[in-house]
Amino acid sequence: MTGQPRYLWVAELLRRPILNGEYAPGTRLPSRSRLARTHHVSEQVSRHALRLLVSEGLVEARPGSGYYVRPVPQIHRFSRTDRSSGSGVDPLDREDLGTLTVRVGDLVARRLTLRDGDPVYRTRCLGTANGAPVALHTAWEPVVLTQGTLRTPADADPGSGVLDRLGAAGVIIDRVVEEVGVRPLREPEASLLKLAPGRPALVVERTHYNGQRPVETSDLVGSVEHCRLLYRLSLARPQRR
Amino acid sequence: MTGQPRYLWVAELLRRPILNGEYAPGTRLPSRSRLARTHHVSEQVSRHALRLLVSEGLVEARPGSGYYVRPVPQIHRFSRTDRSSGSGVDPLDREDLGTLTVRVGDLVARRLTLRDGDPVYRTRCLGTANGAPVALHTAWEPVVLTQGTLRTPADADPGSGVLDRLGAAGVIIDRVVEEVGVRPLREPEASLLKLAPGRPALVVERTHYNGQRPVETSDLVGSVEHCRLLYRLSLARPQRR
DNA sequence: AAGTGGTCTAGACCACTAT
DNA sequence: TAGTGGTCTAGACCACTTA
Repeated sequence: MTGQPRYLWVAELLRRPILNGEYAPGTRLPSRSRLARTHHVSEQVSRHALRLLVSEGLVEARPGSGYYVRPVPQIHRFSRTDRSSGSGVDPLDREDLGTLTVRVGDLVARRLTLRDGDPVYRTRCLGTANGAPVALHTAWEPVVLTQGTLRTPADADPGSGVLDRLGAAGVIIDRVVEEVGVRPLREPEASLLKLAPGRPALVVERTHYNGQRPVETSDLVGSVEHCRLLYRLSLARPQRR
Repeated sequence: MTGQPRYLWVAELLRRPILNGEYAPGTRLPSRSRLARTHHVSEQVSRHALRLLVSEGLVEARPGSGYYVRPVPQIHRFSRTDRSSGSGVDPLDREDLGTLTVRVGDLVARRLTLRDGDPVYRTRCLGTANGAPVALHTAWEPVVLTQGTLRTPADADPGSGVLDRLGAAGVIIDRVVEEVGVRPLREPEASLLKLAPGRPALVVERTHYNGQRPVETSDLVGSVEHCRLLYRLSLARPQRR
């Protein structure tokens, strides 16, 4: 009872039955004042414990109502294989946010081996499920690639994939590199996804290549709770040695 | 000034210069009491703001000393391609934690299409950099696959990959499926990685297949700050339609 | 009207670090 | 020894939900 802070002790008392499935999702937890009374701690301690569980994603706070065991979130799997590469938000409903011509920033410039400030098309698209935003796809593509054709991101059918669109423009995509990580949400993303800035998000930085030349790059930003990535790889070559 | 809670306002005052690079990594921030005085808020508010920045990974608290802008963490990239599949912690130093024979739990049983309670080898391995743990790899493999041979995970050289080891035992791995997500750390993992339980971690659930038969599955659990996954896929087939 | 979560104040003690 | 972060107490007001 000594080394352990009390709010961790209270949190563990609640965490155990939640993880064991003894509290069904949707169950209302004791209120912070009731928790404080029954466990003989101050209200700040019970509050701290509950906020911890909220930050862990186990519990949801409904102001004015109570703390509830979170329903198991619906998980959306973004499928990747070595033979397809569609739009960024495949299993979801898409809400297209349009295409702009912008000057490329230095981070994206590096990914496309462009000069800082070169013009690119930036295309945004929101993946939603039951009307709720789940993932945000932002793609950048050099203007010079398709300028003057009807295959620019702005002109083409927004539902068509990059591979088809650029393929029709004579640019064959034969390689894709995806870098997966987690980072806090920044501002334009957070409000589009209706999440708080600073919350962690799963991020896929994907770059399509024609040989050694990068021709399109995009960020897929998805809420950590709802998004998973599924990579199906065939190990074609038999093992040597 | 009205709708916005004050601790968010204080946090934003500090977050901006950190993200803009105006505070160099390692810079000490004003202490919580100094922050409270200079911004005319209570100490709880400055504390709340600082804890928020800590939870976002921007700031590090050193008890007794102060709050410091976090040094940019060294990032380790776990490389995946469609022609290789080594041990789980490739770019790191490995610390082998041994192999046990255990009865499989239901989650892993499902991944290996075993019955709940069937015997499996469980092999653990810690990936470290500069002595600090970065990622934990836990692999499960049905005992029946290699029983009686010298190709069990317990007998073989721990440095050898699954593909080579099982290949030598006559089991050809030709497919791998990886599911990537983020979830809170659970207990045995958290202490091995020297992180707090409940903190989010990047998780790769990888399953190796021989045709339709899963022959080995593993979890790669890495700290969100230090780990990234790099998938290099070649889109061999030209596009049709 | 009562209860709830979100926020806030004004204190306090401890173990630790820095000097 | 002074300052620091971590934890804790005992209050309080507000907007909101619930009944």
